[in-house]
Amino acid sequence: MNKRELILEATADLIAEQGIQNCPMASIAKHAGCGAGTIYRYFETKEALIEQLYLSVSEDMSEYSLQNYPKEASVRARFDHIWGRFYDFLNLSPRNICLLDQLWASPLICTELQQRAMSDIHTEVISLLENAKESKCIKSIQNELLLTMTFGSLFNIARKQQMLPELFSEEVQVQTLLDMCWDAISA
Amino acid sequence: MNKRELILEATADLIAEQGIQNCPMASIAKHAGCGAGTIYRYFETKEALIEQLYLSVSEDMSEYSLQNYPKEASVRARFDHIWGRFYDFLNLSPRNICLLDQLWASPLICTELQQRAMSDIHTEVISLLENAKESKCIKSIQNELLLTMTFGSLFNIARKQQMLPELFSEEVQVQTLLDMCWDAISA
DNA sequence: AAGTTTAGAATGAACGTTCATTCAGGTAAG
DNA sequence: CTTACCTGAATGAACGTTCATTCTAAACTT
Repeated sequence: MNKRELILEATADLIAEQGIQNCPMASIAKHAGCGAGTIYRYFETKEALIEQLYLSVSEDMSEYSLQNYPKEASVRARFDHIWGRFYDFLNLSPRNICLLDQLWASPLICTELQQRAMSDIHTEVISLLENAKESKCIKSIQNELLLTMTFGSLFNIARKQQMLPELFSEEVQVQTLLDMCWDAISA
Repeated sequence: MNKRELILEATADLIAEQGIQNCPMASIAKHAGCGAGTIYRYFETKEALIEQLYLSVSEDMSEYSLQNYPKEASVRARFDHIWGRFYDFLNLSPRNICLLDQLWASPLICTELQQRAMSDIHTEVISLLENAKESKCIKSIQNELLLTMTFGSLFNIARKQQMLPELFSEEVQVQTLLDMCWDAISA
């Protein structure tokens, strides 16, 4: 792995473990196995480093969620696919949720950056929601609200599940969680 | 207003406006109209100040949400009441959502403190959910998940509504939002 | 050897906290 | 009533620490 990747990985681990305001450049350097000054050969500033990290994670997430996407399937099947793969991505590593939590809460990640980062999956989901509204199978409400109730909730669920694993016995089926999100927007 | 209150108010305003990591004690003192050292007559450390602020806001929120609570009404009526008043509280001042966002994202506010702060409303809502599950009008799922899908979503909606006010024309009825949350957990 | 990359010490700014000092109001003495 | 004294709240300059960033000399590459 090249040095740039190593630095991004180290930053991701540290932010997820210690929080974004508790990861000094010196620690990142140590975890990446390089000197503090070296980071500045690859990233202009700490802020730029974190932005790049966010873009990188967002890209992974977007790509993962859209893998094998059944573009021609029914609305519900497509919804289930994206929802399920998004859910899987968050649970791939306990790092993902913590990291995204930190990044989204940070003032460094502005709205403009968020839109740019996830544009692929965003346009796909918007198109899905529009289709669904046309066929009257979901409520006719602004997309932003539908997103909040489905993928916003998905993220909240995954976070809670990670924070309180003892509360979730293995009998909790992913399908149940998915159904709750669908029922919220279902017509 | 006494000095302690003034300091808490100034801290709340600053955190909501600038973010929790962008409000040095010097600014708080300036906004509260006192010297930096004075704050330490009322609060042991900055951390303690923020904890007290969190407790104070939580108490307000809890009290506001339970005002005129119809303890004997139907499950749905009680749910609507708490949900509606919680929603109103968040919209009382644009400060509330920003402030709570910052406080919840901060590592200073641990889980234990969160539980303690909102115990009044928490026990009331849990009892409501248990009632609802007994009468089979909502899904039989862990309370934590039900909370996430209802009040977690409520908070997300209020936040989005505040961040993107232009997206929400006046035709968006509160009842529609409430219905989405209820539908998510409805049996 | 010339150029490039690296490590980590040095730098300086920002910030939480402390503390010697000031000040206002109250109380006692004359 | 006047003056002297006392108390404790308030102040803000100074301190020590932390941290992003820069600098320099050494190591490595070609």
